[in-house]
Amino acid sequence: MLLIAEKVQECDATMFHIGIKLVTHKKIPLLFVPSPTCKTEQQHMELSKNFEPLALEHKWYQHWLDKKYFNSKPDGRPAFTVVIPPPNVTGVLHMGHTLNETVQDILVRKARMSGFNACWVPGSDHASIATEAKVVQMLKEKGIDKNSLTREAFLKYAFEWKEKYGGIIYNQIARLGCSVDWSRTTFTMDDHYYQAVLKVFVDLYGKGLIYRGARMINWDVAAKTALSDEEVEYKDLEGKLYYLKYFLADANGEPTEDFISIATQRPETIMGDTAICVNPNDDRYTKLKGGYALVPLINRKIPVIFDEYVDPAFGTGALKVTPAHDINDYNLGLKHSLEVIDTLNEDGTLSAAAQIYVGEDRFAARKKIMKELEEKGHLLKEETYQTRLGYSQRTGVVVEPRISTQWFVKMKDMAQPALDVVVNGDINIHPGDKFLATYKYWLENVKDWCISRQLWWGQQIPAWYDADGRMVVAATEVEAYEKYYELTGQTPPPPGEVGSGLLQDEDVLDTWFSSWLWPMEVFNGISDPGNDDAKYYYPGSVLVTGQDIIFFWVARMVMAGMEYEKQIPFKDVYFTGMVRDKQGRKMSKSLGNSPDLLELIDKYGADAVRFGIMISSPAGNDLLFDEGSLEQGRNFNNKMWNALKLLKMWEARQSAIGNEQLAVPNNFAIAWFENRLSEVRTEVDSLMKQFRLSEALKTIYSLIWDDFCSWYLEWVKPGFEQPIDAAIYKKTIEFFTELMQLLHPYMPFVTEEIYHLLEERKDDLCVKQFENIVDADAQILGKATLLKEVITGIRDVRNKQQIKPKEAIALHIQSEDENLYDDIKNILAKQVNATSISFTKEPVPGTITSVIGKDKFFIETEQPLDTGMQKDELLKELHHLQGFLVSVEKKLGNEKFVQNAKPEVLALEQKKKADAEMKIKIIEESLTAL
RNA sequence: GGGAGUUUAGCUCAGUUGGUUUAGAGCAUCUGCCUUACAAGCAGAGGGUCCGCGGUUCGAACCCGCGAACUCCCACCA
Repeated sequence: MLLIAEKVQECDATMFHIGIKLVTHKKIPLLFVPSPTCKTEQQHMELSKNFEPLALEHKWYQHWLDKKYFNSKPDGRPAFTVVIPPPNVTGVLHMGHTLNETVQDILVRKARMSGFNACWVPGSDHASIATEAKVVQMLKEKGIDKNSLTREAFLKYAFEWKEKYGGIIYNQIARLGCSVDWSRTTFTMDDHYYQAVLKVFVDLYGKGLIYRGARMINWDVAAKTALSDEEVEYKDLEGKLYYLKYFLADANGEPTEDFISIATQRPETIMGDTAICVNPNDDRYTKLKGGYALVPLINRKIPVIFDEYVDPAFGTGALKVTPAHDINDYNLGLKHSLEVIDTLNEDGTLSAAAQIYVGEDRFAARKKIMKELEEKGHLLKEETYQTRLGYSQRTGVVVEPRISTQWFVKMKDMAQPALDVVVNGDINIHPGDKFLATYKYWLENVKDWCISRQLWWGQQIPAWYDADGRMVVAATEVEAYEKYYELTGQTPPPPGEVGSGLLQDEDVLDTWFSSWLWPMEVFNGISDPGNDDAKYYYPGSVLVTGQDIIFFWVARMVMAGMEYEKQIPFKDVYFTGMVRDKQGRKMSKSLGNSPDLLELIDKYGADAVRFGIMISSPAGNDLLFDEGSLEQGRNFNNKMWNALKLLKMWEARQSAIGNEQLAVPNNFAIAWFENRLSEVRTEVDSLMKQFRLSEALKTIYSLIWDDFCSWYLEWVKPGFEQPIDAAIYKKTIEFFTELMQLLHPYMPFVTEEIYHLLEERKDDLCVKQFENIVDADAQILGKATLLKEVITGIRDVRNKQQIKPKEAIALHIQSEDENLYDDIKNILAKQVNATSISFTKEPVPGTITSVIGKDKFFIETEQPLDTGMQKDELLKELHHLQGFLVSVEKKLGNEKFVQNAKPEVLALEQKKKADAEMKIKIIEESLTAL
């Protein structure tokens, strides 16, 4: 006890930080010394009152690393490959990650213990937008404006930032006990990874799958920068809808008396109008075919076009088309070859193209334009209108939609194979088909993927332009010049000299354009195709991730895998749910409801955290995080710890200690537990194969707590200060060992510790291979169930009759099969505190009667009987049985049921009836006797 | 607006092609226990209009229809 307590004192969180930080450098100093196989220390150590996780978590993690158990190299065994969904390099692990990593570790550890060469690759994602935003913020706090820096200077800051904060997540992964191969740690901006991303870009461009096109982006007029969708916050508010008269033009372009009315929220954009669009099926407008209208205030002539895109029921059924300021309008413009007139400057003021109010702010201009429209008789009416406006998260200004040139990946051809492999079952999505529909829907309706981002942190797009806008795409600058000279027919400069005149695209690639290569490139599968690792480890076994990135990431990894390896990237996909707080709210920083993982581990221990998050985590469903379940995990640790203490007490108190083989006495407890263990192992295996990890854990939890601790240990427990049979003791150690092995994937630390404390061992539980499962004997299991029912039933009677636990009873059994009790009599007597058990052919007067199964039990006590209460109990039971019997008889009396039901169902109902009738008879007899 | 999902005990969830004793577990609750491994424990117990209505069926928590509530994703429209 002292030993452990002392070590806990000196083992604070900082120490772990230091220890694990060095992990990323692939060399870990041994900070915590006790050798796990040091027998003398452990054997003579008094075990602490409660389980103390902190010190030994570090000890064992260090030990596993020292033994290189997590390091994987290709060998003759089958591979079990898992690639971690790389967390953002700047972040900390939130509870969602904790769930993901725990699930992966359980699968990986289980595989490692089942004959697989398990390889779990850790890493992190450069997360372009999220990280750049953080670095910009950090610089701002230092008083540095990003716009004042060169690209190179900014990237230097960004890499410094990454070095400083990137290790945090690795530490957290280690503290959770994750069995990742640290020597394979990969970052999505590692050199080889960067090259791989460019290689794929160049390749897809060459195949015609990457193109440049227009896209509406969110423009921040204050910061003069593009925003990602994530950086736009929408607010619902009341807007105004203005109904304007657009006068129609005659053949000479002169205004007529006729007009068409148009509804708009943004009158300041009318100068960018290049058409009026109406639905071809809208009778009101058919006469306008081939006609023209005039843009108010500037009187520019624009055509009336017809397109089914327009909803005749909305507004006036006529739409002004402003291709520069609305993506739908832009597409209409493309379709109908309309001119694009951009009437706004980068800073949100009106541009020269607007002709009027040039240089004025968009909102000031709106007011003036409305005034002028009203004065000139263009305003028909105003309407309030519920609308949503986007605001910049960074500057708070209203976001301006803006057309810009971006890079796109054509998705349609790549989507088909990715759809096929999931539909035909090559890739299995868990749980069930819940997400299959979503996956299918998205791929069937897939849109081209915009992969350029107006940022600096990320892989810079490998496209080069000359002053005339001519472009080449190449992985390196040198290659770019080669291609350029080839393209233009210019003479290349002499060897050794770089050309000039080309500028690289300023933008970087979307983060997902690097992460979609993750399952391949962590093994250098793109940068060095066909290498030994890639051949051995690809395709992976399982991908564990959140359902929220099914499109962003999962579907695209499948596409990339099919494109570059002609193979699926993983065989199974397991989607975890979202972690919410107790009230069902999303965990977020602003709500402050996201707990700190390291604090939780410090408070409860890593095993308890893993337990807590898994026990309430049905596959694919959201998980309501409640610290109560961590407490349950901590209590579970304690329970096992105390069972260990009990065994340590027995260890010193063995009788008949022989050296060699010990004959196990004919002991029902042992026979039962052996079979129970087989039964549960089969069950757990099947559950885990179906990825029902939460249920498997519940099953193991109940096996250990209920079956092993509450039943088995009590059954074999010797009397006070009595010795235990050495053979039974040995068997019990074996059982406990097997239980620890079964639980190890879920709770690695406590199980490894107990494994070594139970006996002196040369090996470690972490890599101990599971034995084959033998079939369980159903008869023994059935008998144990009966025994438990009898014990519980008699204890219930004792409780209800308020017989004190210490007060012994005498038990009389009336049974048609007395032999049944031969090998369980002693256990029964001990468990219900009976001094004697005898058999009887008829009711014993002056006793309490209880009917359990087919047998009657007469409980004899020294205490006076409460016959009234006993009668009530029996009547209650009788009532229930009679009700039940009625329902069964009703069923059996139904001719159609008898005709249609399957024979086994019919037989079952008949058995139910017979059983109920017999029990009723027994109870009625007992009542008479009272 | 389009799509997907959820609804079973106070809470979180199981319930596997419709029939295994008039619905199961964990947590919480209640009762009794300071029983020499464990009070972070032990022994028991109580607790349900299976969201509502209708239908199919001999039989429905499960299948079908209508409705309600909640959640998520996608698209956002003059």
